[in-house]
Amino acid sequence: MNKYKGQHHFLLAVDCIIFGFDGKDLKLLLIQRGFEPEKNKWSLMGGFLEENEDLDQAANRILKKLTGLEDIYLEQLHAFGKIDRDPGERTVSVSYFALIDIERYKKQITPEYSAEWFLINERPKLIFDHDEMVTLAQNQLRYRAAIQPLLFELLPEQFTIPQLQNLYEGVYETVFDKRNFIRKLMSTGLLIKLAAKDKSSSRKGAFLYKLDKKQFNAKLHIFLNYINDMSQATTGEVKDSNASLLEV
Amino acid sequence: MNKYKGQHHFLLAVDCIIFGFDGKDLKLLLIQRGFEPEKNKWSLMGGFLEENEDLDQAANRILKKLTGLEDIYLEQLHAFGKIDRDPGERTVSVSYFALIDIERYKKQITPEYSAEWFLINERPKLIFDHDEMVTLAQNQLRYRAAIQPLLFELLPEQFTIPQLQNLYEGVYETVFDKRNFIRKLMSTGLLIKLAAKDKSSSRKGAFLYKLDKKQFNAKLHIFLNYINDMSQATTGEVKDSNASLLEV
DNA sequence: CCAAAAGTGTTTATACTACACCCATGA
DNA sequence: TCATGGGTGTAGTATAAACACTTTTGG
Repeated sequence: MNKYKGQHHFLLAVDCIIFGFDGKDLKLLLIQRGFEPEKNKWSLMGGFLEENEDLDQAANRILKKLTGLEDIYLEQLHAFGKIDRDPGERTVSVSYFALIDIERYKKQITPEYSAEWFLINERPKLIFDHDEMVTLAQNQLRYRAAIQPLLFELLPEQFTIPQLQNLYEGVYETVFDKRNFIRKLMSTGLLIKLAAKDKSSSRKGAFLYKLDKKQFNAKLHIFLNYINDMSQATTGEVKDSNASLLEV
Repeated sequence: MNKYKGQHHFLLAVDCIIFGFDGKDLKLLLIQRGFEPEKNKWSLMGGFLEENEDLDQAANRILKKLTGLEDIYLEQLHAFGKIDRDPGERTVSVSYFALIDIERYKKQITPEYSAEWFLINERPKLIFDHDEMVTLAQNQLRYRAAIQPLLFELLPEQFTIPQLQNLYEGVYETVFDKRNFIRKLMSTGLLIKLAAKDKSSSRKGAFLYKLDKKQFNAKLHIFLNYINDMSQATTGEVKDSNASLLEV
């Protein structure tokens, strides 16, 4: 069982970029690191891969340790392997991003890590290469959310259109025309309008919607246009009036 | 420099999915594994991460060992960490995909690995989880090529439109209308038509084109529509006549 | 002169964008 | 009654899709 003689072995870490949405803003869950080096500095939640688990299991274990929850959306992002990325010891880190509905999980987050939700653009500086991980995760989230209805993972079972729009606007750091937004969302056939209204954020109240799970699983629709807005959000450039194709 | 006591250390491998194009077909470069376990079986080119290099360096080193070349397009794909994926010893593998113009590099590929180019759908069964890696790389290539003009990495400096179309059709395993194809490609502003013709594949000859490097670097265009064809290629499903959005 | 591949335009349908006013409610 | 946020429709523009014939040239 040890046929590869003489090869160097490495520490392997798993770090989680945990995105959350509270109905208004897209946020990031950070912890204060409890051990040296960089003790008490803000950091992504992470941990070392153990001998008897695979990478996905490790990411789930780490997320559960912090949030107490098991069924969170998790997706592998990237392996970070720079030699000096961790001054404690050379460590290769495989990062994952997670999507959480903040309200639902509010109470379950363990106090022992001094975890806090931050607005992404107002987060403290993070240790090691964790800021790089967050930036990559943001891009990946925009990228994936343009192709799959991923962002529903950040919402409660029932949600309003304004909440959904807040979420998309937070992810792409832009604003959408609400008439065009709802038209596009409705055209996916993924949303079911409910009779009930949510009155927590306006006097009139906004109708609640839920996902059509069958549709969601069978045919995952794309929100292609938002890629365009995504590019504007990231680069700030204006679209070439001639070419319709995206400049990245 | 060793502050993380008591943690398990792992073997780390890097495996490369090497795509190539010869003007006609999209291919995959495979080797016959030279050591146990699974000696002489077909495999992706790979190697172990060394103590003094980061992941990207390792991927480049491994690629150079096989092809003799340094400036190949390489992109990290995914970390594979299943416990039993390598029966020799537990190994976490970080996979990369590479893009090569087969003609250009034909002679430089080292003979010592018994490397061979295979049509992707006619490749032999690969060891470990390498088939899974190839499938993922194919999807990622389709995905990325729909957003960035990535596939030019597979072509020589000068190429014809029919070659380019062959390439796209190979990647997406579909056929495109050549009038619509060239119109879209031209609208990106990335292509410069040359005076010369390539007569190697027809009597009439096809005009050669090259990339406008300035445009290529400044504003990388999207080929969004081909995402649609990509979905048809992978799922075989027919588009919903009502919704324009992509079903994945 | 003919086979084989290259090259070229138009029409129709669909999707996207921009844009402004009324509604319902609780305080 | 009024301030706040929720909800709705249309017209113009741009993009995508479908479609078939002519050109060139070496053998």
